[in-house]
Amino acid sequence: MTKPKGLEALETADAVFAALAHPARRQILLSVHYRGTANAGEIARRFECSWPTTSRHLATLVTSGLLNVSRQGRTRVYSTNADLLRGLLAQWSEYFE
Amino acid sequence: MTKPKGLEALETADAVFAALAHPARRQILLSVHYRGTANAGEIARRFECSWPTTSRHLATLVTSGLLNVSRQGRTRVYSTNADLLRGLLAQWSEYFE
DNA sequence: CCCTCATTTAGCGTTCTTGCTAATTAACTC
DNA sequence: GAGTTAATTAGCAAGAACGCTAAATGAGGG
Repeated sequence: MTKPKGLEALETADAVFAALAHPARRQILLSVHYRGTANAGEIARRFECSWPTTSRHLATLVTSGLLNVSRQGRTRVYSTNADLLRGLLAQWSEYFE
Repeated sequence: MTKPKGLEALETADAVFAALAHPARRQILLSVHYRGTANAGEIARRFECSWPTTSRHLATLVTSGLLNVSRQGRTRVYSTNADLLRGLLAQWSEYFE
């Protein structure tokens, strides 16, 4: 990690904005953040679309950096990377303040 | 406009997030905001992609509410609707504060 | 009017996204 | 190991997004 924080944010902004573009992913993100943590099954059951579809949304969110995931036995526990989102929101708030 | 401000924001969030998903549109948005106002030609010349492509990005931004447009003779003048974006950013900042 | 300049609309091919079902991997339990 | 549960990966069809070029619109100037 030799790059400055701001530059990194710019580079990841693309993935983050793309991840936020889908309503289901925003809902998942808010849901996980509200609950603190959640495993894939809890999330999948809560949403209308099929489990694999939810699974892909989760993968997109993880790739973007908005979600962290860790394996606990055969379940995977997701939590939000609130700092990343807060950073991006703060950056854009500055642009438009 | 009988709806409360918050509800409206939720309804338009979809279009706004979708509009922000494309890097060219984010760049256009920042560019217009930085300049204050800009007409389509100024914007199109500044970007690599073709004028019609830029024109469609502009239309997307206008539809989302992020850009305002007004005709001045044969040019169209764009400006940012900073309030809309600020409102959405503030809303999401609250969610993740 | 005709010409030009500013911009959009039409139309098309390519690529990306999203949804599904079916098959697969991985871990725990007996 | 056989079975069960958790979750992903594979593969495909439908639709949307994005880029382009060419054609159309619309306003202003001679």
